[in-house]
Amino acid sequence: MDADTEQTAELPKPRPYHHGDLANALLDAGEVELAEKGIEGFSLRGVAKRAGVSHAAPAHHFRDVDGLLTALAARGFERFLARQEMFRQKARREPRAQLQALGLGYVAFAMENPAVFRLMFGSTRPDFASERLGRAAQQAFEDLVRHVAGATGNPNRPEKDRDALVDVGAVWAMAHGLADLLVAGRLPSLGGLPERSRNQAILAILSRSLAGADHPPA
Amino acid sequence: MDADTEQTAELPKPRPYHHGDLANALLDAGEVELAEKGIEGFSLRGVAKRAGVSHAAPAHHFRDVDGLLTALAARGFERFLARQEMFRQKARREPRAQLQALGLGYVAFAMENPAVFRLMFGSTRPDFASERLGRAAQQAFEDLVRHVAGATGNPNRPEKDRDALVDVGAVWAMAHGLADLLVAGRLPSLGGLPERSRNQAILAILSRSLAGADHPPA
DNA sequence: GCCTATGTCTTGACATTGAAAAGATTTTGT
DNA sequence: ACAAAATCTTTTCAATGTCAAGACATAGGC
Repeated sequence: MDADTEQTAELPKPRPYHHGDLANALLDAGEVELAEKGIEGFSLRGVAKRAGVSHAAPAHHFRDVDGLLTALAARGFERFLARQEMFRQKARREPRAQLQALGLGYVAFAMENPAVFRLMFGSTRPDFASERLGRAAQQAFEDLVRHVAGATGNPNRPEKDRDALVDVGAVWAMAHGLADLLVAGRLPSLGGLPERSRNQAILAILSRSLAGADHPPA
Repeated sequence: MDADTEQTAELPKPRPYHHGDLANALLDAGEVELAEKGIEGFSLRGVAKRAGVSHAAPAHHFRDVDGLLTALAARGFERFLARQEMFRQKARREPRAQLQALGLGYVAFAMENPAVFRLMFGSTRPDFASERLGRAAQQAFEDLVRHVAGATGNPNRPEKDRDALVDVGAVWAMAHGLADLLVAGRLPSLGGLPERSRNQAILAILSRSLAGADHPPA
């Protein structure tokens, strides 16, 4: 018939012995597993089964479970950065609007990817000393520092300047706390709002993190 | 001699077949296990071993691991409330100072009990429908709502009033975000500060969560 | 074009863990 | 004193993460 080999005619995926790109397939499967079972129920064997390989296959690409979780967290931070970038592009180029967009992206990403968000910020398992994860997480922090500096006009780094530390800490804490509480379902009267009015409320909350930000700049 | 039974003189703990108060002993052991291994490494058998009982004993007092974790989270919330109460008693009775104390207690508790804090706010395993946990968590929320209302002068509930929702959300998000980031070690330039200046910075950050709070009331 | 070396994946095994079942021991209620 | 219930132990089982050994496939040297 139309089969190129004699016996694999009806099998949808004869799956050659070598998968081709198992590493990425495992990451995809891992995201699904994470979304369905959460971090607590995450199982390496489950991921392998989803990817259609044996339970020991992942070890050749990621050392162990924590290795896979580290890679998943890295991917998470990369998507996190991209999502924030999207929000920034839709916003006005004025510094304060850019910072608000960063915060909105922070919260939106968390609500869209609750399990990954918890892996990124609420778990001790990912190894932040890892190349890829460390770099992505660092860049997210640098983005934040830069946009806070732009909005406040204070160019100093938070490690050196007390005011900058308070600014960065306040902006980050507000966005992160809001995201974490929403993901945990601890603010149902906010999380249950229709998207439009919810975003309004989120913006109103976020804008409190900057001193004097309640008075719009013009 | 002084032994009330004939054979138990030299044995430090002959441990009668019935422990007496195993439930609380397991909670104590569970807190140690939690502090040492974290949620991710928490093991029911480990707790049983710490308490000196067989690995199946806990099941008679707490259904399963999640049952024990639920009880630990409940205990956590009760200590959380007590810690906040301590901070409030040391503060001025003026509403805004009381709210600040609540926030300081929030952050202090988190830093003093990182693993329990993560169990309380960052895990899906505790069952908040449980009597004891649900009540304690609810009371923490009510305390927050009440003190925010006192500080803003708006007596409406956040479920009904948009302004109240923004106020409660902002105050909670700021305290929670700060606590969570500090526990995760994500703000080393703040967490590494000596206690005195650290608390100053924390207060400066927390006070941004209320509109117009940067201008001290007198 | 073979043929080894390396990388990729599978199978099998083992230790650890949570949970269930059944038995042993103690306390409680009558 | 006796039965019932509560407490705890031992045994067993399934699921999981990890390791070791082997099967298979691809690549590079000759």
